[in-house]
Amino acid sequence: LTASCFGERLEHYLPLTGPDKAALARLEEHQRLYRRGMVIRRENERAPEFLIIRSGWSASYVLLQDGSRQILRLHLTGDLVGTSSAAFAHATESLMALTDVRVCPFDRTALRHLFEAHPRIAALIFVIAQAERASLTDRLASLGRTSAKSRIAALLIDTLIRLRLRNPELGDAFPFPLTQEEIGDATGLTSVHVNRMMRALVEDGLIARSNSHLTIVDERRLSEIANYVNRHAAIDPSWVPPAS
Amino acid sequence: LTASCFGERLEHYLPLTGPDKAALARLEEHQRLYRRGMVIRRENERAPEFLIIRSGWSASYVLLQDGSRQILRLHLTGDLVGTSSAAFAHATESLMALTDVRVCPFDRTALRHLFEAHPRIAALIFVIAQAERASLTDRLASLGRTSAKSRIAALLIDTLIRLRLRNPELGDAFPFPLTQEEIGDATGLTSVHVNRMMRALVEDGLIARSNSHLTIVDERRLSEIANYVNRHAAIDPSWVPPAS
DNA sequence: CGACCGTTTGAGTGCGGTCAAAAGAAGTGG
DNA sequence: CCACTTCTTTTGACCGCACTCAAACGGTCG
Repeated sequence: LTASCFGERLEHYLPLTGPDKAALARLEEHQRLYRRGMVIRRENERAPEFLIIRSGWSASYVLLQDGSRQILRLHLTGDLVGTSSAAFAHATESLMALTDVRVCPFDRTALRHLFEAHPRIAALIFVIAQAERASLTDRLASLGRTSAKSRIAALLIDTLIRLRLRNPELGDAFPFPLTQEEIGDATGLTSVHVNRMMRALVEDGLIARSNSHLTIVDERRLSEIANYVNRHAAIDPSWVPPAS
Repeated sequence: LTASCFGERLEHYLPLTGPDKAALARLEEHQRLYRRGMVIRRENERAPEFLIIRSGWSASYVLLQDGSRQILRLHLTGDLVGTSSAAFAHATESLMALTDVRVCPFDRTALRHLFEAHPRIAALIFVIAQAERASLTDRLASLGRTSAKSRIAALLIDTLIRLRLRNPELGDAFPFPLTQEEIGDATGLTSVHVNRMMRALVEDGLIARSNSHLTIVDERRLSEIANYVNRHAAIDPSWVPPAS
């Protein structure tokens, strides 16, 4: 029985019983590997599966008519991705590997089984999905109403906080595999302007960079200019059904 | 027993049985009224309830440090709003009435009951939530990667399509109660620029306006410049548990 | 009729985009 | 190990979309 990466994540919020854990472990029985740069899923392809990220970084994105790309979300270890498969038979967004990644796919019928036999897990998945939704709305406000510098700051801070969720000993430095082009696609900017703003953040003493690692030098000030709110700290799943 | 507005919506996708319908009707037992302009829910307030919009237009939004506002989503009749209450005890977004509205609140414990006793409904709510998520990502791409004119076009088209879901006889004209300031807050623009772009859309023969009604003159061309994809048409909830 | 709110219009500005080129980095194959 | 390609970062000059500020106009409701 493989240990469950996603189950571990859920247990951050609530304890799970044996049968629930076993059901979660079954979701990660199969594993696939993708090399950096590979497309894991393409928009409009049939996509009846959800994916659990077991390791590595990936990003979901859409391509527009004019060829430009919008990165919708960065996905890190333990994330559940492709949740739109719950509503659509064909993918609404593409998914690519930003580093080498291991993913565990599971079918929509497995989700049905969770709703039927493991309401506590189904409810927890709903909780996680709503937390993800809040992240999306934060990003919407970031793109709609803040400056280039703020948007980049928000991306960096949020990434650090999310990495810390899995790895509490993580200090202020972390590997950051995105190119400036990719940062631009995530923040709605051009790579040229991303470059200028990143250098400005360095000059302001807010961050530091070396090879592909990033250090958050002044987390408080960076959070301020990013308008950052740590949603993860406020998650409250107290309403979910008790362990069966 | 009040008829269920939300249940009606769910039946667009899948048939429901008596017990499921009864459970849904119970969600709309209580009703509150809000006048145009009133704040229904304020960010950071305790918010243990979900809301079903029974009639009228409302909008969820966040306010930023500098006083600017980002409208996250327009909510129409039959929408389930405040779903972030599933993950957070305090509201992550505010909600205001754009017209007079009637809303039916129900508690998080009611959701627990659905997950325990009505897995089909719980799963359908998950489906709807994922469809909403797709709408949010569409908006994210719209704000991040398209021009002012596109963003406004996307807002108008999407609104028309959503109104048609409830009212298939709706032609190309509909009441549109948003001020240009509000359109700007939804699209990440200033009201001044919204005005200029709306007039441009009129001049291009794409839309027409009179008092507070809006007519989509050339739906195809407007959809094109909006990069619009009709997600609602593609919803596929075939995986949800069968009626119990 | 006057107050208020929303729309419209104009003039000027600036943030972020575009285009282009050079300098580094990182693979890749001989 | 080096020559070569390719990708990424950096820099500069210029441009234009959308913002700002300001004022006039129009509708609506006391």
